[in-house]
Amino acid sequence: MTKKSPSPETVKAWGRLMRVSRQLVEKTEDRLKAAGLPPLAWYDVLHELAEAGEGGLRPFELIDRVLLAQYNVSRLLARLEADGLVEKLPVSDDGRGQTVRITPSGREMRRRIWAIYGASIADLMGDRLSAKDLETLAGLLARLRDPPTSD
Amino acid sequence: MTKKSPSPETVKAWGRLMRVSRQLVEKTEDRLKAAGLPPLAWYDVLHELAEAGEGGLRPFELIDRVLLAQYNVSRLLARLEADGLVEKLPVSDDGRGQTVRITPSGREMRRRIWAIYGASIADLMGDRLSAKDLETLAGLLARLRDPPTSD
DNA sequence: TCCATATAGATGCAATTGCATCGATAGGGA
DNA sequence: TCCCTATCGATGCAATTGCATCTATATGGA
Repeated sequence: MTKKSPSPETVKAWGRLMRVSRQLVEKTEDRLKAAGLPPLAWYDVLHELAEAGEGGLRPFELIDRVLLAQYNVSRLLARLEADGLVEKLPVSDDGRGQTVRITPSGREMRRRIWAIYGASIADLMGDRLSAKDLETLAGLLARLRDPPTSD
Repeated sequence: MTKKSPSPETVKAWGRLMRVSRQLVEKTEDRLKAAGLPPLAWYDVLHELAEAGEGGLRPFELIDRVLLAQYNVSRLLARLEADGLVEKLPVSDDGRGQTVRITPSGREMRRRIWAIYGASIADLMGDRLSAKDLETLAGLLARLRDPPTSD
């Protein structure tokens, strides 16, 4: 059986993507840490819950949105709840599940994280590429997404 | 004091980059796991050591190349050594340090990982973008790198 | 030479992650 | 109704990571 082998350009682009994405995450996490704020994953969850509004979200709905494993979502939610940033509500029509809703202090935390996170994004990406280049980049990345959606 | 805020296009491109890079890593790690092979980080180290040749590398030289923290490199090398994939040699002119060299079975492991990893790269990236698009992507990513090298 | 400081690498301990599995409810067919 | 299987979410335990610190050697200046 034959093995598929990537072209040199593919390997180069792959390497860049791996390295750059890790650098960007790392730098952003460092800034959050320096500001005494929780990690990016907390923001992701708070963001999704804020978008979802008062209805909240079921934990399993969070899984695909934040790209975390089920057990990680379960435990992250436990930490967020312990910190009073989200609340869990029993859901009437499914005795197994629950609905998770962001609290006011969760919204406040989200704002505080965004102050740093947004600045980091602007700094590391917005300041380095033109609007046109950003569109190009987003378009190319879209073609690598899991469900090869057109968008 | 004013907070810098990213443009919508910046946020969109950032989101794509975060999500896509994580998906690609995850899928690749899954394939390696399914093949009973060690994680990507092992490949990275073995690759750097293979490139370095017989002279090997000092652990601190690996740190920047593989983007791992010092203690992670230290422990990863311990695991690789335990598996006989690398060997540590005392270095004559610096009593604190050591030189790490890849062993034959380390090279063999590198080949085995590449069979899967390379196919994954081809599959997830090479098959989805043209050579021209790959160049464009690599070029855009280059501008986001840490030392904003021109390349 | 002697000391102060810097650098290389390892490690104890706590937190997080991964893996496997569990308990509980849903849902669907016989 | 009664199973059988699928889904939701949690959790015990092992592996890994992060953080702080440690030991040992190097280096440079007094």
